[in-house]
Amino acid sequence: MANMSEAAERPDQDVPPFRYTAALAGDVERKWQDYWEARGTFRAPNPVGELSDPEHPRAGAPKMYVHDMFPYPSGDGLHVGHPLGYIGTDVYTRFKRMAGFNVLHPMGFDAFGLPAEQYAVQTGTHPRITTERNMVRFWNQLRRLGMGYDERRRVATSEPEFFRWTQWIFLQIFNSWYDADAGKARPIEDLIAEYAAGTRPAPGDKPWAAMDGVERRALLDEHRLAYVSEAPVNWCPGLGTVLANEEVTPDGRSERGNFPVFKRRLKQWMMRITAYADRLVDDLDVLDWPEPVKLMQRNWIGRSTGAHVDFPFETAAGAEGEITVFTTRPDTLFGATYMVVAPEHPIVDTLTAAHWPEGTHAPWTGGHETPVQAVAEYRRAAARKTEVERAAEARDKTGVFTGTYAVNPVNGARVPVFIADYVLAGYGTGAIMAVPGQDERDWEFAEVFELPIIRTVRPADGFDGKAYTGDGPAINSAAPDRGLVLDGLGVVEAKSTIIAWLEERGAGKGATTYRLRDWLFSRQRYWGEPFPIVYDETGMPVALPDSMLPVALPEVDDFAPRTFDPDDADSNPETPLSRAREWVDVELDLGDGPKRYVRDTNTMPNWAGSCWYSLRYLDPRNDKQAVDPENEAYWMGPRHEGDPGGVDLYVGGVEHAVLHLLYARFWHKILFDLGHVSSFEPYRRLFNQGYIQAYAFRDDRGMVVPAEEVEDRDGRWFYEGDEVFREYGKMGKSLKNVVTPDEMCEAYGADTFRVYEMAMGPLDVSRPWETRAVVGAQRFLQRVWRLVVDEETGKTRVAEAPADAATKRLLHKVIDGVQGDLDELRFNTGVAKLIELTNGLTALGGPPQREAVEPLVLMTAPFAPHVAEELWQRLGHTESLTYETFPVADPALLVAEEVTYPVQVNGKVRGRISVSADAGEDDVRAAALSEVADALNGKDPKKVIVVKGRMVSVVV
RNA sequence: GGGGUCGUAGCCCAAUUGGCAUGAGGCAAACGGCUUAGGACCGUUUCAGUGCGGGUUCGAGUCCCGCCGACCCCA
Repeated sequence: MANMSEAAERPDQDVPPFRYTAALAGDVERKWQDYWEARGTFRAPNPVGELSDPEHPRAGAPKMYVHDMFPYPSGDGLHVGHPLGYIGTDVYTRFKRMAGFNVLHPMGFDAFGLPAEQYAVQTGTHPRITTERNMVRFWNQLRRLGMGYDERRRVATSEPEFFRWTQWIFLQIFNSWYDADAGKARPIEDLIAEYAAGTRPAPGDKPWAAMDGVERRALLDEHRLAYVSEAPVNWCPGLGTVLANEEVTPDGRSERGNFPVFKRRLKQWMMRITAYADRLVDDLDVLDWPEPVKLMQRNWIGRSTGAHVDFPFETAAGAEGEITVFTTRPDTLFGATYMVVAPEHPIVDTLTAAHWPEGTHAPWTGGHETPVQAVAEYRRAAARKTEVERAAEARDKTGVFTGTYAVNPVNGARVPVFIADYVLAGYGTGAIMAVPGQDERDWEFAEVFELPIIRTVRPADGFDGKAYTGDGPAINSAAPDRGLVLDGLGVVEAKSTIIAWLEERGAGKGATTYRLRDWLFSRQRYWGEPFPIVYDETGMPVALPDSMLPVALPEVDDFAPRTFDPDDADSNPETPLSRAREWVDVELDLGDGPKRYVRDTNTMPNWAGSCWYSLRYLDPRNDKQAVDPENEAYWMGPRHEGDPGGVDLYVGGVEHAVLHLLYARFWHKILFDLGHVSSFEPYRRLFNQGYIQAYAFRDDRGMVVPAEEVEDRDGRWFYEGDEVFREYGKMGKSLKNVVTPDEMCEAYGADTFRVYEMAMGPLDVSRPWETRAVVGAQRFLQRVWRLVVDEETGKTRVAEAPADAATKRLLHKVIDGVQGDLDELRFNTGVAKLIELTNGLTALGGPPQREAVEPLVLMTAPFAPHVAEELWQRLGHTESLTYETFPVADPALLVAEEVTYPVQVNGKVRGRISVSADAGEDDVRAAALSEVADALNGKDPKKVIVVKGRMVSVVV
């Protein structure tokens, strides 16, 4: 303690007056931030509209569109982990600007969201107030880091000017249908026209012409890409809202709040993303994305090919029908020894017999007197579990027999039909044929219920497991009297043979299914986009015309949806908007004269705005269109045939690998189909930045102690004298390990902070934060500063004489390397090379040559823009270096005069030779052999390998 | 359980994609210089043979196989 106060009392009296300290860095940084803002330095010109500017130095230049995943402006502000990607894109775009591109680098806010609403519920403060306050704070934090954003393009999804177009896009989707023949979305008017003209017959018995208005609307509503559905959804009483599948955890609880989630049939908005499943899978191939992300999307969509097969049945009561199943293994049909239908399947009522058939196996009954009782009891139990619980508990096989048998179409065998909760109503057809011989879950079920098991694929030699899922020749799979023999065929051949047979017999059909479901698009919340939809007396949705957009949120007293006992599965959603009665009940003239309507009281999910914000950045002030097509074509349009177009570089965390990126691709494709955009993918190139995490410390009671005050003593840690224990995790209040960029700017300066974050490792790798290592970045900038500025006098010290040959060589090697590193986002190695050059110039002693130090300053600029601008100015330049040309390496100086070859004998380095760079291979070989003559010991080399410019390898 | 990513000095990371680990760079540590002193100065030094075991190759941190460990996605 004594030392600390002593240090505090003694100012840095001997620090030279013009040293690059945190205080000086702060002055420089404020100066240049003001300069950039006053001049609009980072504004990028559009081809047309309000933001066009033919005078701009980059107008008409090749374009480069880069942005980060925009943040939700939380009340906690930024910690040092957040800006990692932001700094990365800022470095990259500053470099690209210097390399001659017209660079668009915007930033905005994903401003609708739950925290502001929850805060509003607690305090009564309107979410808009909190959100705006937080956005100002975020923006100031980003400004302090020197981000080169085009500030005119800052958007927030919660602003009416923005969500007016979110609503417009919703209406585009609502007013479209997917034409499966054309493979694309088309306006609903086209469908109406085709029905009216009779070129497309209306499905069902009734012709279009015979339908009344309500029937026609009902038919059209079934085809819209956004539709209201009464489907099983995830109802979370504790939150008072429904949730998307993705927002439910594996143990069947809400991701937010950890409340139980129940399957309920409720009326909700859905988006027909399944119509795009194939294109969403196929187009991944043309994207420059990390493979793991592509794989996650493929798995999420889960395309599988197989067949639908119909199993006819007749119940004891005389009802006849068919149970349709989907299977990826139609080749195993001969091994289908029983069937399972999901407990909720509507056909269960028909299938359930009044009495157990003669001789029913006791375990099948569940101990009940009748199938009716058994089924009712089983259904009750299943309804209490979530879908995810059911899948998770599926290892304990349960189920009951319905009392009905179906007929296997390939061999006429009678197969018992069960209900069991390992089959989910929403998956496939909600019914399966069970093939225990080739399916593990079916095998387990068959063991529990003592059902027959027939192998129809011969297992590989040495296989001693139960179900065999591998490839092999078909066995026990022949019905010659029916013209079907699969025996001996491999899985693939057997599949195509049986599908052909099924189709010919009308007993089934080849089919492709998807794991992907339609997207549940409504939430019972306040702080989100209202739907531009009203309902008339029919209860059917009516789109509002463009002229009535935006539909603004009503002012309400209570922002919370009504919540319920978290376990009350029978409760019903009651939305915050539904309580604003005067807003909900409106009189509008929608073309039929003034009529009463009821507004939709849901709001859109948080993903809506982020589905298309990349487009709005392009034309943020356009009040006629979401984006002018000309601006979209310039910034995002395809560059050649087959090119998807899209943002040139999109940087964000891998946690958005599926949801956000899948939804955004889906919306973008709809807009493409409808002709609103020229790109068919939103993000041409995706990059996942890593996370910066931090150590946290707990004492022996398990209490978290402030990480900042922990002392490191030889690998053990102490807090107030007591040993504490280290763990590693996200930065956050609860772990008391938050470090903010503001603290770093205060203690070191923004440039130092930027350089440190870029230098500490590759952008895509997660790493621990270490404040004490930041000083290394500061020392580097201090040395660069000292090269140009005399620390005692503040005068610029630079020599005009030419640099010596070695310095030139080093300089151009570094230029070449840094250029490549920046192009490939290898910022860590780029910084290392700049440090190498700086150390080289420092070691020369006296003032550095201008021809060496100016390129150094320019190359440092993307990383540390403020200090670079300051040095550039002190070197005598009057303009910002933002649009200076990035240094270009002289190829002549990249070629070494001499090359040193290591010489290996049998893989071990035995000597080195130095030859001129243009020496021929024979000369190198001769020199190498004489160098290692001793090691060869007179033996003749069996083989000599000369790798030009690399090494020589001798084999004896 | 299935799929994926990754293991290099005390720590963060390089290694031209199969070609020299006398490690590019940084932190920490130690020593020296300047200094009354200190270090956010200058310089020097110490520290690994690449998680483990096989294989392919003239040559493996890099490719293949099997383990161990960490993280992510899906169950």
